[in-house]
Amino acid sequence: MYKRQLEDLEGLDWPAHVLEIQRNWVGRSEGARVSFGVQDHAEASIEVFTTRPDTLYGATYMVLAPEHPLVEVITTQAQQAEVQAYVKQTSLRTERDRQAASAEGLKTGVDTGAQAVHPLTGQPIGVFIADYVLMGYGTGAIMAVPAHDERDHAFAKAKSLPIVQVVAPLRGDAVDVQEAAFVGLGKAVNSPSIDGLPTAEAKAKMIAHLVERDIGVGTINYKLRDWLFSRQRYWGEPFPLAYAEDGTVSPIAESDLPVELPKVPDYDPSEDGEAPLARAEAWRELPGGLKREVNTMPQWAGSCWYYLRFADPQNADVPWAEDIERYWLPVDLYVGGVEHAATHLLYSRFWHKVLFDLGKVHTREPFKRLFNQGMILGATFVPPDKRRDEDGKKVAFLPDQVDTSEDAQGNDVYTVKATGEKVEIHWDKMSKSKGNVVNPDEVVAQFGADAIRVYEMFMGPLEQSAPWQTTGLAGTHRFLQRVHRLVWDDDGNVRDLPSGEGSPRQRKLLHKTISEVTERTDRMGFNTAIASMMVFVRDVQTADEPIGTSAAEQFALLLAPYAPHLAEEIWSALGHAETLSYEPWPAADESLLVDDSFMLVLQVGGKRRGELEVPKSASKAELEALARGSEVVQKWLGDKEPKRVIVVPGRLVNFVV
RNA sequence: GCCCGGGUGGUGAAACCGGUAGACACGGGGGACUUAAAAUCCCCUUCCUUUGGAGUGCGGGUUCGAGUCCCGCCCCGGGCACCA
Repeated sequence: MYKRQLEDLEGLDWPAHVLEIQRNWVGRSEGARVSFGVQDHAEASIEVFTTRPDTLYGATYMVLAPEHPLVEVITTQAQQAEVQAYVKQTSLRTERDRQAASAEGLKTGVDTGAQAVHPLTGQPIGVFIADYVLMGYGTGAIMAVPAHDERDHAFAKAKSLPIVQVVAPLRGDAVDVQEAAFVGLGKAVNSPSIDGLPTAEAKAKMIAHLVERDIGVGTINYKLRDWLFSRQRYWGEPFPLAYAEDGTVSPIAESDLPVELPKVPDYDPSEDGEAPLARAEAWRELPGGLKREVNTMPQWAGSCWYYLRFADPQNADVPWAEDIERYWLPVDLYVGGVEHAATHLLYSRFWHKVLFDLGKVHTREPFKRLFNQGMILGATFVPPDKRRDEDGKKVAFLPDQVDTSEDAQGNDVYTVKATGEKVEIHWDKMSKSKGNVVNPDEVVAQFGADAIRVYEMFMGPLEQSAPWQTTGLAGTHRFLQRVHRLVWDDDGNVRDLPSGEGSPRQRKLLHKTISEVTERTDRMGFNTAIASMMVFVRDVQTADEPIGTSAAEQFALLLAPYAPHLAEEIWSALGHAETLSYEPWPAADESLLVDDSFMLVLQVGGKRRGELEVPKSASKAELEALARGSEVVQKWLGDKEPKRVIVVPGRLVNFVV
């Protein structure tokens, strides 16, 4: 499953960095598993995972995670107390604590007193426990090679353990592994069976050797991020589970499903700290002394498969019908934020694969194409010294506390109204705690839902984060008002518009606009699609030729995805009783898209010196002749003969001098 | 530390396959209309020492021609991180 989780990423049309994040999380690593015996415990063996089997001869001690089951078994009498204390201490520290301390290179741990047996040399080596080894990864135990691993090196230094070099650089100076670990690739040394081999070959030969002697095996290790599937809050699907007095768990009978959320007096945790559902006491009690589980599922319980239910939302018998799944799935385009790259998207893919194996869905992957839209950023203003207040919070001001002006160079300058202090503008993800949020309800009330929608699409490429600027919104609002005035007069009456697509000039522009908006919408270049509509509107309005009815209809259809309310209003004003939603998308008349002339750029010596309107049908030779004859070229070329002439039809002529 | 993005006017940005850098907007300046204002409309708006020159983070390179391609840096944003 892990393997497929990784391999199936290949065929997906997803942003590269999301694929990268997923690969990180699946965390494939190649290496070997090796068994170490333990002295005086013939029954026990310590399994380790290593990506560097070639360094096996350099293993001078071993480390178990404090939670490792063998810790109890092998710890010697003399070390019992110390080991137990350490295990207890780590269990009390939070994950965050453990990682923060380690980030500073601090390595703690204690000796179990036990001796492991090196599988190749037969030498005894010490066994420690330390919290830098994680129970959740690999086997929860490592062979420590302090000469070639920084973490092991730090630990060995702290505990004065031997450091033995088994890899040397291929070229360059010798390294001193007593000083610092050498983690790079090189050639094996001090390793009888593989001496002199470069790392890659040394690994392969060592694995073969381990297999032969039956003490290890080559393996590939994966991990899947552990995501807690239980929450102590009200809003979430209840688990269909019940507990008996003795703690045994049983499922709720299928006939009693689904388990619905009960009414509770309030949504806070119960007095004795149990989840909110514990407050629904009557609901909790079941016949036979059984008690319901009161934790609920997390949000992602639903997000892992909601796209399937969305295909068949009214079905009361099954989650989704097979033929409907076959018709709608997989999801063609999934627009969502990058914040879901590691968790939601990893787990919904995982569930989908389980469903695929069960034959419940017909594709291996749920989302064919993924698109990450950017965030809208909000402004805060910070003093240049980035000072903090008494509570240690960064000092920041909000837009309404700040004046904007321009300096002599035209750069924006921000000053705090109350104090006159100069501050710098800072764009961040909008968040309540920062206070840099914009309330969409207020914006909608002032400018309308269409204006905010168009503005958000106009701000820049969809995948890019962009700063929220209310003045920019006013601009799109003005655009929509201009559109409105094409169809209604100042008194709010629908204009008496001529039929058809307007003058030949207007008609040509209309079809150019249809073509551009279609192409740009298609490749999600929404900001440029809007720009193209702006050009159309400005031109029609400036030319003072009223827009033709048919042109207005087609324009309304183009506008509909961007400003649906206004588009429907126009559609209705033009005499349609039904919504435009079921109308076909307008088609551009290709014959109107071609011009019979174009502006030829004239270059001399690679520099643009002028332009010339020329017929589109002109041949290369004709273009050169036309360019050569032009005044600008005459002037810049003088009596020199160009070394070469580059003619790019439809674009330019360049005289190389 | 490793891995991804990204640096273009005062601001958000555009530029398809290497072919007019700055479309479309915001802001600013000027004008028209108005008793006046708002609204609306029009013009100008990269910079400079202007017969012209420079310019897409910096330094090189390839090319007739580079925002776009190549090499080396700098800066910003994001992700991951005792993963053995």
